[in-house]
Amino acid sequence: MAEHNHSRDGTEDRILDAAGHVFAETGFQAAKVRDICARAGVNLAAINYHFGDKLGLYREVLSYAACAAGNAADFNPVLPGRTAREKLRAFVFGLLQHMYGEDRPAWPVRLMTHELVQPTPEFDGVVERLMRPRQDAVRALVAGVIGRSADDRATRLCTQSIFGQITIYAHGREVLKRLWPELRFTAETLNEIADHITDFSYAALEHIGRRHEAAKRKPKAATR
Amino acid sequence: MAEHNHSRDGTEDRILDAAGHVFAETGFQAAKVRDICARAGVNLAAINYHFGDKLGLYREVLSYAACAAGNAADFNPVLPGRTAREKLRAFVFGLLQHMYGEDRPAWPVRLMTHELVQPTPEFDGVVERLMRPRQDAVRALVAGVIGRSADDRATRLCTQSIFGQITIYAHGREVLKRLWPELRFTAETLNEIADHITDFSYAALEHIGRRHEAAKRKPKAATR
DNA sequence: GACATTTTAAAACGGCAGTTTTAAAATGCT
DNA sequence: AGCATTTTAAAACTGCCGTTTTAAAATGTC
Repeated sequence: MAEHNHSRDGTEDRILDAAGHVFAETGFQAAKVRDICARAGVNLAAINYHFGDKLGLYREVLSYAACAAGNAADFNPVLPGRTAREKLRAFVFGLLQHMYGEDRPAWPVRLMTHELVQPTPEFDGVVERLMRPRQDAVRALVAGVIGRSADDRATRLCTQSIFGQITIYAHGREVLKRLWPELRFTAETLNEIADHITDFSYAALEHIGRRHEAAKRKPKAATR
Repeated sequence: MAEHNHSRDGTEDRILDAAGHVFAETGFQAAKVRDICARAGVNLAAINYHFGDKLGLYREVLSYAACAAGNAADFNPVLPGRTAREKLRAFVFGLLQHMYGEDRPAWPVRLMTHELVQPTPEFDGVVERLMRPRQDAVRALVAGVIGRSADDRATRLCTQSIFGQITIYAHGREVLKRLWPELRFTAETLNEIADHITDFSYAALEHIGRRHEAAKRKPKAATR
């Protein structure tokens, strides 16, 4: 009956937590089972006893991270907000907060970064459960603002632009450390970045929407 | 005297080429010396004979990639163009072409992706020689458009936004494969993406510039 | 208290992979 | 031709690391 307390203490939980950090640092392949055990303060045999093998442990860690980083109550792609602009801002801030928030552990994002560069077989599931819903939400939002369908090329490109702006703080991490070392991800900064991305993107979307309107009115002129 | 023909043939060159591909696929750690030798069609001992050890080879590959991917004549952060908009478009297209162009080998970018996630000691040099000049060029350009200094926070955020839009096609590679599988990086598509990013960003920059102007005129009103 | 489950300890197994070695053959240079 | 350099071949060395094993101790659980 004392099985589902996801907090601390239990040997399995200590291993999961340690594994999360170690896997996130170096990726699956380079991570050493002995390091994980040392960090968790458990015996070397414990991993095989509880998770079968290293990959079994990794699977658990991934789903643990995807759960703690995904459809949890703290982030939901279906967002409130009356205007489209408010919805965009809510989405952007939510994702930023979710990925870089100070209160949040940084390792799940790092783990994803490794998956992105060198996907394990589990990656497909992660994309479907985590990324696709977000993409779809943003595509629908963008489509509404620029007045095109959700699978229009322009809609997709705009969606790419928005996600690119958000995720570069994860992917460009090591570059930022060197080219903008003063940057810290405080709560203030997160709001500042969210404001910026919203301003930047919404102005762009409105512009693209207007251009599309104008092109519809006098379709004889060259679009380019 | 027959030392500096950077083309093909020579054993060292064949090793470098093969190593580029293998390192780019799996990253430094996971890459196997035996695979590289097999691919290059050379003896196992050849790597140690010519490059000392695996890391020595990697260093050569990196500088080879950075050279073939950096300040070569085909891409230069100091770009032509009369208007700021033309300069932006030239920069964006140049970098896109440089990173994703069909005529270009894809492995240097993949290699960089690995470095970004798990930097080797060589990474600092790469950042200084490749990334910083580009950053500076864009910062200067952005600063001019929005009417702020090059090290202003708004300028930096805008620069992040622009690079985020360009690099997501590399970092989001595996996600794109799954969420937008039809996308191909033909010459046409590259132009389309360059047009999009330029439109998107320039509209945003102008908007931010205007907002800044307005804020300067009546500074009593809250900026937010 | 009896019992199953969990955890520890230390050692060893087994395979993978970077490196080295040795000897021979090929190649290039003057 | 003679010599140094390069390349090959196959085998062995070496360390790392995931995994297993064995036996003992700790921790529940009824």
